[in-house]
Amino acid sequence: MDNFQIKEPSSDPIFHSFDKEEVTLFADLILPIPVPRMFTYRIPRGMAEIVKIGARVIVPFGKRNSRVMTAIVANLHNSPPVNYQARYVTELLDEYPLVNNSQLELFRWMADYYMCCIGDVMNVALPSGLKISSQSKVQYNPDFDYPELLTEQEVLLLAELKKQSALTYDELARLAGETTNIAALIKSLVGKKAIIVFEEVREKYVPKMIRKLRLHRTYEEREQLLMLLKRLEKLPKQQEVVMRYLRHVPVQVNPALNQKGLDKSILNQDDALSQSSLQTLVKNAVFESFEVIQPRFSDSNSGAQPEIKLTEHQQRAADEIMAQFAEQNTVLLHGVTGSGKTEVYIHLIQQALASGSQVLYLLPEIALTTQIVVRLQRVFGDKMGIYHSKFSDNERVEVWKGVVSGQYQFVVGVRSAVFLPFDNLGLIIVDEEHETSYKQHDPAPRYHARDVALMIGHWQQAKVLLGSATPSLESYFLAKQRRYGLVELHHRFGDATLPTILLVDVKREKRQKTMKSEFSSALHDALAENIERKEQSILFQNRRGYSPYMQCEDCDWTAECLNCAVSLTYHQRDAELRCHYCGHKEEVPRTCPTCGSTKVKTIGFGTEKLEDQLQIFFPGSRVLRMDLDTTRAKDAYGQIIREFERGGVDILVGTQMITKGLDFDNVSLVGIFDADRMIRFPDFRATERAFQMLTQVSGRAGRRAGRQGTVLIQTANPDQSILQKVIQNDYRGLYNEEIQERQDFNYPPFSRLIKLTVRHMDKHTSQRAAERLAADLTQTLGPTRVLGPEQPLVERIRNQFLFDILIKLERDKVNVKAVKAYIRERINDILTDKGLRQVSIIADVDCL
DNA sequence: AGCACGCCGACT
DNA sequence: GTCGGCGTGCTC
Repeated sequence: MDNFQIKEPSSDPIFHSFDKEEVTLFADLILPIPVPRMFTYRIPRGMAEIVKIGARVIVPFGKRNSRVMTAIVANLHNSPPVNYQARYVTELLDEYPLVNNSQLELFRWMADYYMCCIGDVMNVALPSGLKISSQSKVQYNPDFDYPELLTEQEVLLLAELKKQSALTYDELARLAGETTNIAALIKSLVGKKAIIVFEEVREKYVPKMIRKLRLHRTYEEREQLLMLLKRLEKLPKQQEVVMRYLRHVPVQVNPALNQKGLDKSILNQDDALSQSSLQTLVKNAVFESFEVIQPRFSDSNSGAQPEIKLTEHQQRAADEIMAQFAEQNTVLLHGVTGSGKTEVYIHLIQQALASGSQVLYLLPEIALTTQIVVRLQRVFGDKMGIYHSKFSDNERVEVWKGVVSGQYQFVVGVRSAVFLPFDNLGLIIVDEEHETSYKQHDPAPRYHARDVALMIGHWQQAKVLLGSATPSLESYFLAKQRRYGLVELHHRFGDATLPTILLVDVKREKRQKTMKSEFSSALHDALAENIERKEQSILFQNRRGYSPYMQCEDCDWTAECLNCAVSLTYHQRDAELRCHYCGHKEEVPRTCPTCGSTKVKTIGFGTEKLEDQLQIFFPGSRVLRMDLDTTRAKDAYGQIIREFERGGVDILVGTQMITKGLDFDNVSLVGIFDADRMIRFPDFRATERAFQMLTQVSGRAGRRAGRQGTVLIQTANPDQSILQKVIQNDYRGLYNEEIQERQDFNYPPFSRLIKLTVRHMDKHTSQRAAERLAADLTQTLGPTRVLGPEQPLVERIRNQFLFDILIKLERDKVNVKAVKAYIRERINDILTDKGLRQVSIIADVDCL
């Protein structure tokens, strides 16, 4: 026995290789759960040879064998864990890594930088079609023979179960009726050995297959083909089918085309006769039938069009960008609205693709469903993948696989597209770089796609182009510091001019009693004229619903959410009050719930009210509303856009949704309501945001040469300097003013921010935890770096009381990594404190 | 995140 | 007496 104790890992290379087969292989796995560590599993013998880092595996997890999960192999090694017995990996899902090294590096960096778990990253990174689902199922036990033990209900249920091969918990619950406790019922049946519970694992992804036909290889040769046609002269129907094929696929001209084949439906058209002829031809091996995966976006044309022509200004911008890329990895393209940045992008994308590298084009969510994609598709056809949240999971999986296979060298996508398995990116474009929707807000990881793109660019040595008409102060600052290149495009496309922006003093109009409800006479008249001229108008009010408050005139009662510290918004169309934070709905009270008065009035206005009033002021005009409530359905957004483009609409009313990248020819008037609310918002970024929003909406007007657009901004305070900056399109002026303020108060880009949010059902527990955390952090970081705790604007959401602590770290002065580690420890202290149980603490790094 | 285990209130 | 409520802790 002792003689065989040579299985110890040895440093002797000869020994090692000799021993190789005897050593067990272990894998550190990323599991899709919010636990801050990886899990070590044992790889079964047969799998050891083929398993690779980045592949997916299926593992049992938790007590019993009840849970089954998909995990990613992050590391392979031979050291068995010391404190526990590792369990075996059940199954290997990928022969080749699904997640490449570059992505694994990204996952690790993200978990670290954004202070979350790597499982959280995996969860958002992989489309759920790639995460196998385990579903508990129950089955009738064929060996069961004690029916006398069963209750009446169980007998009925079991009879039902005998008919099916298997049922899930949910299906069984439905059969049993809502009043039964299904878990208890199953437990009882299992106890009586009447049923078997088992786990079923299935790949959710099902590629859509399409049946195609092609001529047999033999007939790619001219001689053979002629002979075939001759042979078929006596069989006119079959000959007709072959001829039809040849019309679509010119085999003689380009034999290679034959291999791609032709859709079966094109060949057998509608007549039953050609169908039978076709069958005969397939049987006689003239045609061969095969299946390919049908890409879900097949309405595109396949041939890429030749290069697009750039205007002189665009060409110069493109040249300048290329020149700066020679020295810089990142360039900021600052181009006014309507300057044709897209054409510049297309030009650069074509160049990058031609050099053989991959390209990623990021866009904010809402801008993507529409116009830009259509334009890009016209140029890039089906070489371009689209990654968007409105697409189904199957479609996302296809894009993922298309990137791996090389089918998609170019992907246009939203935030989450940064997770796609690129390995050779040459260019990343982040369009509308200032957009806050690039920052993921709710589930961890709370990442900023622009910043992630910069990291990926760094790792893959890809150039990153940031584009915006109103760059974020952060990016412009870095450009001015020469850390980024900077290229400016000041001319609108086709010599269109920027619109004239006018301020309307609503205070004065109210005094003079010329307001028509929310509309100033100036805006009202301009709208009337515009309708008369058959030109289109856009109205912007960044608030959905009919009115944000409902209040009693007699006792000042206002409708508030039960779960959140906010007022309920009145929605007229559905005749209900809604909470915009938790979704809670209520009926509209006819009388005041506290004093019984009937004078319950709405206060303030949202898009729905504007839409309503437009119908009254301009009967016969065609009005559409575009906000979260009207665009919930799948293609609702596209439908509204197309209807507006077609000219079927005079006025489009919308929330910030309408500010993003829409490009309409015939819009000559833009009206903006309630600009003051944006400007006064209590946040250090309010001015920057307001400027961006006002400039972006204004940019929707007068996009074609020869027609200058008009923008009317309704404000109670026309003297505010930010409004002057918007009128003069003075981005630099705004930048200079703002950056000074940021420096004075040490806000970004001069510091980095981490926001810690403490949540608990009980206000005092929440507050106590927050106060202790702040005190702990202050001790080491100092009072200037730790702000708060304070209650956020909405202090309670979904019955959780919130307290925010803001940590400000000077850029380039503080070891951010060490500070984050320290914060983690302090958070852990709180979470393990018995007196502060059930508290949850969320870290938001680079919060907006 | 789930899920089991465990310790206290309202019911056959 | 039990059923079942949810607080607590663990998962390789």
